[in-house]
Amino acid sequence: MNREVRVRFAPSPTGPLHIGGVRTALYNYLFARRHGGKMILRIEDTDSQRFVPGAEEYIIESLKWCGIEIDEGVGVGGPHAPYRQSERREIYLKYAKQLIDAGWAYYAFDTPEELDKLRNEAESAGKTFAYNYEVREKLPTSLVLTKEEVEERIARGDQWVVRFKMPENEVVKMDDLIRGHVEVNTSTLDDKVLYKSADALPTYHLANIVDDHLMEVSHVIRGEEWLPSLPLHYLLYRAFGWTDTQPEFAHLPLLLKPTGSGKLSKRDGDKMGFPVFPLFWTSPTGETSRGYREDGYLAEAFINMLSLLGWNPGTEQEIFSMQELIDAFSLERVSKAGARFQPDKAKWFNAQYMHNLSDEALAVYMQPILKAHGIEVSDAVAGKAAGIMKERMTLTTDMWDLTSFFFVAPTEYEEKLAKKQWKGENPAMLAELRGVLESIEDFSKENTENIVRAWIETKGFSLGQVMNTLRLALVGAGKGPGMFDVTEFIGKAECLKRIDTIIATLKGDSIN
RNA sequence: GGUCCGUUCGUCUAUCGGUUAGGACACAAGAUUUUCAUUCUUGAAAGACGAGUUCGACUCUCGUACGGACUACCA
Repeated sequence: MNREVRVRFAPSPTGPLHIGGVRTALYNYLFARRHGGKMILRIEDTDSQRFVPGAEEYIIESLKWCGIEIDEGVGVGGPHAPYRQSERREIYLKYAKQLIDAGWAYYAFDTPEELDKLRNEAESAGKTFAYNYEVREKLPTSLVLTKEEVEERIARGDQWVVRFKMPENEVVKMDDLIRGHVEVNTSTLDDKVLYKSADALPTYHLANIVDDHLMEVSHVIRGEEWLPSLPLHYLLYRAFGWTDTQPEFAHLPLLLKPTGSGKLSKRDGDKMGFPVFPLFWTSPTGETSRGYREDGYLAEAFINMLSLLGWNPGTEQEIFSMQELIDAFSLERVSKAGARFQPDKAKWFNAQYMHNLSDEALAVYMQPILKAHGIEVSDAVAGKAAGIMKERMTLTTDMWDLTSFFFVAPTEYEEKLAKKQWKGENPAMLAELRGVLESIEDFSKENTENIVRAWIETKGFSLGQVMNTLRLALVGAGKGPGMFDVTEFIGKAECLKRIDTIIATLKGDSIN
């Protein structure tokens, strides 16, 4: 069967999008683009209890930042609109009833409280309660009540749910694009709720199958946590008579904690100092979570890093643009085992991308930082400063520390360096160097360097002695690029001024 | 507990029966250097365990152990 590739990313707006979710979205997107298909964004807000205001907007902004484009869905519309399940609520009841009529589902009238009680009883008896073939005919369901009783209960406003009538002792044979063939006996499964009258909404299982069918989804690429419900989903397709257009499934390995056991959570990030969300987030209760974007990561690096967590191209290439990822991606090369998230590697990827940025691109990140420090310069100047220092950058948040001396004269001198350099003949030497610098017409990096080096040679100073003393004067600390990058950038007047300042501040004498 | 999935250096991974088991991050040493970095070179570092199939197994099968997910009127 050769049909159009249509995939969907279907998050639930219960909070900020976790990086595991971003990776799922990414793989869906790569797969869609690789096969010339469509990427759908569907919002699965069928749990009115857990709905969080702002989460949907957050998801959309996150995908946009990541460069994951949506072809169809919430925010962009499309032929199967609406794409928000809460706006499709009237669709689902019809399908639930269709299943009941066909004998694949039934009404159940027990309350959540009654079920909790049954669970507790079973637990204290050392057993696990399962709502399945063994108990469904002992409970108030349409399987045992008469048609009149059922209608009467519904009419008088009793709460009810529709449950799937899981067949007994049947082996469901499934195929997963990543995991291969999987078989499960239905007797180990329970009768899942498909629809709840309390809020007139379907549960995930029903909504998911109905919408994937209606939206003509060809491939379901989702997290491994869904593998246990795959048999139910297979059975639902069969119950609806949709097996011929049933999508193919691919269950992605989970993202695990950097250390210890379990899947990656927000707590891990807080504890170990890395974000687990793409963007900064403030919950309605005021709780905040850091994000990759605000922590100084480039979207391209973030995506590159995520792409390789659970997938690899089979070559030794590690740096990939989005287009290269699209060209190289295949589900066959997704690994089966969960991948531990590695914060260090995320930083390494970001550093690689920072090192390769042009001055123009750097200026884009640099300007807001400069403005925040009250500095107004052209993009060219901002880009040049960042460009000189980019080899040392890991995150965009490093930029100010690395370049501030280009824009601001030192107000104090690092003690360790001052102690080491501001002694002996150095203060006098610097005063003499000031004269040399003052006499230079062409203050370009190369020319200044030639002249100063020649002077050093004739005077018999050591290069380190002169340069480090000059560094103390111009930068104030043991950091920065080559000194002639600094002299050229800040210019002659500023150089002389900073030398005058240090001589006036630390006095012309040595301080040891 | 039950069901399902998984298991190669500390971590991410390559290997699709025959390799000195390769790469990357992190780590260590060295080189370069006017500071700090960058960069380069080198090093240490792995097939969970036990059976079987086979001339030959990291690779196939089974078992064990360990890890994970699921087990809601949540997704």
